[in-house]
Parts: sequence; structure tokens; C-alpha cells
Amino acid sequence: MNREVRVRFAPSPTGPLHIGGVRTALYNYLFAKKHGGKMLLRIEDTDQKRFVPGAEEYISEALEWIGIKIDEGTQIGGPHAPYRQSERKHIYRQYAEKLIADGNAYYAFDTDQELEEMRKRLEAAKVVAPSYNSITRMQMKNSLTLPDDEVKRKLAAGEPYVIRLKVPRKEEIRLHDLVRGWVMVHSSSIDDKVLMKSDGMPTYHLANVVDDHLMQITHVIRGEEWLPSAPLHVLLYKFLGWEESMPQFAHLPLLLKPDGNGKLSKRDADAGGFPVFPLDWKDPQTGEIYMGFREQGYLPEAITNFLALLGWNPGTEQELFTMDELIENFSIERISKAGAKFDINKAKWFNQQYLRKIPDTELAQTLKKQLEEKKIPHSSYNMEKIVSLIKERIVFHSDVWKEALFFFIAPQQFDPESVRTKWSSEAANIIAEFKKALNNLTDIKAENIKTILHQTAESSGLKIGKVLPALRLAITGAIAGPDLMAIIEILGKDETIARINYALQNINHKIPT
RNA sequence: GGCCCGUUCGUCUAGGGGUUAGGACAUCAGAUUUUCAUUCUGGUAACAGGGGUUCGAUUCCCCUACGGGCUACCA
Repeated sequence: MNREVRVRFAPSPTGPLHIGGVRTALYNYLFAKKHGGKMLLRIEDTDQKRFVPGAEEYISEALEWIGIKIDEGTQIGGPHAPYRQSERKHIYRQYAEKLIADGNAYYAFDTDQELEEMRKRLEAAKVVAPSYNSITRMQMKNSLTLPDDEVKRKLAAGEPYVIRLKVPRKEEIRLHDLVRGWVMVHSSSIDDKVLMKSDGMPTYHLANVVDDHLMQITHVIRGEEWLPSAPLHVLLYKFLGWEESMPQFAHLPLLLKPDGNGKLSKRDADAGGFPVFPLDWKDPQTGEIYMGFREQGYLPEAITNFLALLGWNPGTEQELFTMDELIENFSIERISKAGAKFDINKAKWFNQQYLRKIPDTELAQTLKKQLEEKKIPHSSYNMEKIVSLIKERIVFHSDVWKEALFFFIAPQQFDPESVRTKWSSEAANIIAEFKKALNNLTDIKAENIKTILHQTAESSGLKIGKVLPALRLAITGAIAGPDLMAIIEILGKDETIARINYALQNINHKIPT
């Protein structure tokens, strides 16, 4: 069986795509590209009640942002179009009917109340796992228990019904999972799953098997939450006569909360102050805000790299990977089995790494744009120089302007605590001297500035460490920052002197003893 | 509860019958720097527990504990 590798990412449009979903998509993509195959995007919108407008667009945009290119899917079409299950509605029915004809499925007419009563009855009888199964189905209203003519009559009368899979009573279902090995499940632990809903839509179980078969999917790579229903899907492939071409399964470990228990959720994100969604999203119904990695200043390359290594590793000590390198190195065999806790610190570290790779020219453009957006006037300073100075100090792309702000806005007031610890009348005197020397300096270069500062400080017998923090405070308004000499060089003579004058006049000279 | 999956430093993980159990993030200390940051050097830190199998188990098997997932006419 040497088929072209075809994988799919099949989210349902019920809201913003979760970061775990992004990882699933990424692994699918890496696997497909590694084997020169195709990546499909299929929208599983069979639950009309949960449909959320805009969610599908969000999914596409998120995948594009992260760098995943779709070969076939809703937006671009393809040989198996349509790729939206709601538009494929007419396809599923025939397969459900084939199942019924072969005696592998049946019509069921039970109402919600009747199902509820059954559950209560079973619970009262202390049945361990109450479900609609090979035993209980014989007490329910379905085409197995009702006379044929009554079934026909009900169908003809348009009574609501569902189609349920007739799960065999005693059968060992074996499933080979690419990451977990053989998984064995007994059919008695599976219930008679609904295949077609009363609204005429298929459930996930049917739709997913039919579509995967029709779209010639070779590998189903999805989250571990699907593992319990995978045997059911195997059963479906068998009943539909598609066992030979059944895709291989790989169930991915889940992304867990940072502090231990459970699947990563929006709550964790809000509590921890970090995103778990790729892009910002505002729920159209509730107005709730979901923050995205993109808007928080994370680079797509960093998120891709971070995500790739959450649950997979190349077996080498390489940490930084481009998408192409990931594709080259990826293999399902190296996916780990255990769930991975989501550690935002690692994401930040990756972000920092990728931020440093951005050329200064590009970052300078970013800075300009951000200043314009913030309506901060920016004079003719050399943006590239500024950016190269602050580059190593920031984690987020979106923070460039914050770190550079003091270049464009001269300090108006001075933090009293900083003044108390760093300012002194001796320092102020030196600064005044330094100002004069600076005024006489013709070539405003960092090294020259350093020389004259040393000269003025030493001539008064004061250590440079005493005066520099004060000078920094005067010029930038802060007591920490990049190399002061380089700052002065960028600011230029006039601006520096103006700032010194302002500080000298506005900082209280009296030093508490 | 039932079924399924899992368990190596705080976190992501490598490894695998005999290793000083390796790396990265985080953390701590030192060095460099005019400060913070960066960078460099070094340190702390892990095989869940109990039984087997074996000359030897963290590695293989079983049990227990713990964690997770599923248990809808949701995906």
C-alpha cells in the first residue's frame, strides 16, 4: 500500500481555535510535508446549534499566521470539495442506510424523556454503566424491537428518529495507534452510538469516517480525547467494507494546565495572564475577549517552534527549528505519550530567540509603525541604532516602543525613590561640568562622550559609578537601560543638554542623610 | 463508578538491563558591564511506590497509587 500521504485537520467552528488544536494542525502538516503529501482542512460543522459565525475564518487565519499551508480545503477547494460537512449532508445518508441494510445499524424512535427514563431505570437497578447497548436496545423503541410495518409507518409519517450503530455484543476490537501501539477494547464497553441525528445531520463518528474514506485520508492525527471512540471508528470502517484502506491512527498527548491538573483552558490563560489562542477573538454572543499570541507580541515562528517541541522531540539537542527543519526532522515515532504541561516561560524564551534574529532594519520599521499608532512624535533619530540598542532587552515584538519611549519623550518628573538612592549634590555638580564639556565636544561619539565624562568625574575625585546612574536618571528618567553613552550619541548634543538642564532645575538637590 | 491512556529534575524532555541518568526553560551563585538586561562560568534539582524476572532494574512484567481523557441526537 504505497499511497500518497494525505492528512486532514478537522476542527469544528464553535469558537476560536485552541492552541492545542493549532499543535494538532501543525503535527499533521509536518507529517504530510515530510512525506511529500497533502494537508486538508475540513470543517466539521455538523452541530448546527454550536455553530459560531466567524469561527471558520478564524481557523484559516490562525493556520496561515502560524505558517501552515493548506493543499485542499474550504477556502481553496480541491478534488473532494466541498470540505464543509454541512455542505456534504446529502452524502452521509446512503452510508447509514447501507449499514441498516446490512444489519449493522437501526432506526431508533426514542424520545429524550424515554432515554432519560432508561438511564434512571438502569441507575436504580445499579447497572454500572447505563447506556444504549446490545442489551438495553431490546427494551427501547427501535427497528429491532418494533414490527416492520410500524417502523415503516413511523418513517412515512415523518416521526423523528435517529440511526444508531448496532455494536456487536461480544467482540474484541484491536486498534494499532502509531504513538501508543496496540489498544484493545471490548465491544461491550461501547454503546450504540448515534450515527444520524434527528435533524438529518450525521454525528462526528459517521461523518468523519465517511469523509476520511472519501477524501482518501491515510493518517488520522488527532488529540487523545478521540482515543476512546477510535475503536468505534474501526468498527465503522469494517462495516462499511473499507477496512483495507482504513487510515492509520495517531493520538496526540494533550496540552495540560501549567499547574497540574486537566486540559489547558481559557481559564488558565486568564488566570496566568497569557494567551492560549493564536489570535485575538471576541465572542459574538457573549462579547467575551480571548487574547491571542499574535496580539500579545509573539512571533509565529516562535509559537511554531514552541508547539512543535511540546510532545515531540528530534532526539538531538537542537532547540531552534525553522518550519523546514521541523518538516525534515519530524516523525510520529518520536511523539511522546504523556500529556505536556503548558509552560509559558518556554514560549517567551523562544520568542526572545526569534526576536533577536529579526534584522535591525525591519525592527526599525516596526518601531516607527508602533510610534505612529501610539501617536508619539518621533524625530529624525536613527531608528536602527535605537533598535539595536534595545533589541536584547525585550521579549515581545510589541514592546519595542515601550523600551524606546524615553528617546522620544524627555523625562518630565523623576521617581523620588530613584532620586533618593542615585542623586547627590556632588553628582549634580559633575553633571553640570559634564554638560559644559559636552557642549565643547565636536564629535558626538559614544567613546568621546565616555572620555569626557571620565575626565570630569576624575578631576573632582568622584568615582564614575557615583555619577553615571544620576546622569542616566537625568537623561532617561530611569535608573536602568542600555548603554548611556550610546543613548547620548543618538540623542545628540542639544537634546542631551536640554534634558540635563531640566533635571538640574527640577530634581531636589537636598539629599536626606 | 465504568472503559481507555499515561507517570524521568519545578517544567519540556533525552536515555535505556550495568550511565557521574544528558540537554533546554525556570531558579540560585560567580564573572563581565556605568545600571538593568544580555553574555559567560558554575551550582541545586528527577527515574511515583511495592512485588517479581535477572548476577544486576530507572529501563522488562504484574499490582497499587496518582494524573489525565472519554462516558450526549458535542466535536
